Amino acid sequence: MENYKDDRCENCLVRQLNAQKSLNKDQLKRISDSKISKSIKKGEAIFEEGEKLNGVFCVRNGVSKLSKMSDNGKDTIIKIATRGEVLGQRSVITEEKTNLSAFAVNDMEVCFIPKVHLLESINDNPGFAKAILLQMAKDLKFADNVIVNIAQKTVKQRLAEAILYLDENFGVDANGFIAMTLTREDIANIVGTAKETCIRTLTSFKKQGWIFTEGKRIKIEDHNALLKLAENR
Amino acid sequence: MENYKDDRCENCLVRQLNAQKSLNKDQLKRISDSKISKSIKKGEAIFEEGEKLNGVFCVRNGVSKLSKMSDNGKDTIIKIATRGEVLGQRSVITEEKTNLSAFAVNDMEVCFIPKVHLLESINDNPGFAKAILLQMAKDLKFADNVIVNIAQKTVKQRLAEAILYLDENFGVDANGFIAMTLTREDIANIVGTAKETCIRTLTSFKKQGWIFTEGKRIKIEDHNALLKLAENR
DNA sequence: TAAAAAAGATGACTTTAGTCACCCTTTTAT
DNA sequence: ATAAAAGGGTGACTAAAGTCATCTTTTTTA
Repeated sequence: MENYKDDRCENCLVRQLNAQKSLNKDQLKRISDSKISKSIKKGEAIFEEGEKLNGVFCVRNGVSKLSKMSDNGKDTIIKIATRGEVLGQRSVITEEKTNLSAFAVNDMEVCFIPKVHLLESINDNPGFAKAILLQMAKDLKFADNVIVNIAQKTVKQRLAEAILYLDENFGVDANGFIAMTLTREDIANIVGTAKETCIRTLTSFKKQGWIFTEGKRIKIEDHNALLKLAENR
Repeated sequence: MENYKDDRCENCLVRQLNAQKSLNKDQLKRISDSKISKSIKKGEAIFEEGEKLNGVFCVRNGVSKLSKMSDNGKDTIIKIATRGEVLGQRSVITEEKTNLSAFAVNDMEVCFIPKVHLLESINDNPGFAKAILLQMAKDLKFADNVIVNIAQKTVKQRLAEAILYLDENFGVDANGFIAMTLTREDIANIVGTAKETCIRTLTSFKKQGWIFTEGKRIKIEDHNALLKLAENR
């Protein structure tokens, strides 16, 4: 895990802070100087559940999964974070230990931003505080909807929903495959089911002609059918 | 549903605003004057999913459930709110339609606080913004944990957890019964299971001597056994 | 580049929880 | 006070999803 400084961060919290226009040159320079870029290899943790964080991580490149492991070895993925998203915000703000672990799904680059900057900006800068508040509100709404979905829908429906979600949020490559490729196990952990059930359900979607797969990659063939399944019953 | 003004609100957002000490007499008076107390009868809605709110509701008395109904008639309870808790915060802040419905579990009294006051205070008052942020962060952590629980635990475990939660958060009456009495259906909707499964599981807890019931009311007899079940497997 | 490890796939079986039907008890409204 | 409605409880059955075992394919690493 190599550490190096880098001032050119295009999708960073610093950008957000800057956009609020309430930072003077000096403040901005201080933040930029204290920012540390880190490389994280696939499978490695950015932080693990129960850690106390001294700052937040901003994803520059790659994909991270925020998840929680239970005693019996089951892992549940709460969120997939990509470029521009901030990890560890919640626990830094509440000054608690992290509730979730963040693992790199593939090789990543993240910026570490010491918590002082975040906390100071929240206190000094109402616009920034509101931006964080809106982000958190959005996460909360999303989380509430996940709860309702897990409680009310079948694995089939949730998987259809997950595929549509990945498609919407990460787009498709030149061949029409969803640009976010995850292992079947990770998909199962998003849906909240067993790997085998996930695979079997994907197979059934394939047989119905709703999706096409090639290795890990998934292409949606019948968007409408998936949508209908996800929403109705 | 009777409306009347009432200046004596002990557990109110206004109190929180006041505690931040950044409101002048005039502001405080304006808020107090625009505050409206409403009585809501058992079973009635404070607001329903998809409504646009002009303000938030602060619970003065009684119990409210925040839930979402699916097309197939299944209802999932996301949160139980009591005295002092604020309803509708998230959607007022994001200026979106509500994502959940709020129903009165028993007769309630709530204060309505027009959204201007909330939004103004967030902008003008960093301390208040931070207080809301912390509340939202807490809700988010709770929601994440609910997701993990539904995804990883059995109905038995989740029910044990729900009973412990009610016990911890609402305490017990003179006879040791949990002070929060809900219908079996509501409990099932918190746990995310069917009413029958909920009843059957409660019966099995009774047979093991872990709980005792009398009508709706539940008394914990073996706290440790419930805890062990909820946490292990 | 070959061996090992990880991931994908499928069958057989088990467990868990949901559904339907029904009856009894408590609460609510007239 | 009584009928109606809502809620509690149970049995029988079904459907959904989890588990275990095994094999193949892909990816990783030495």
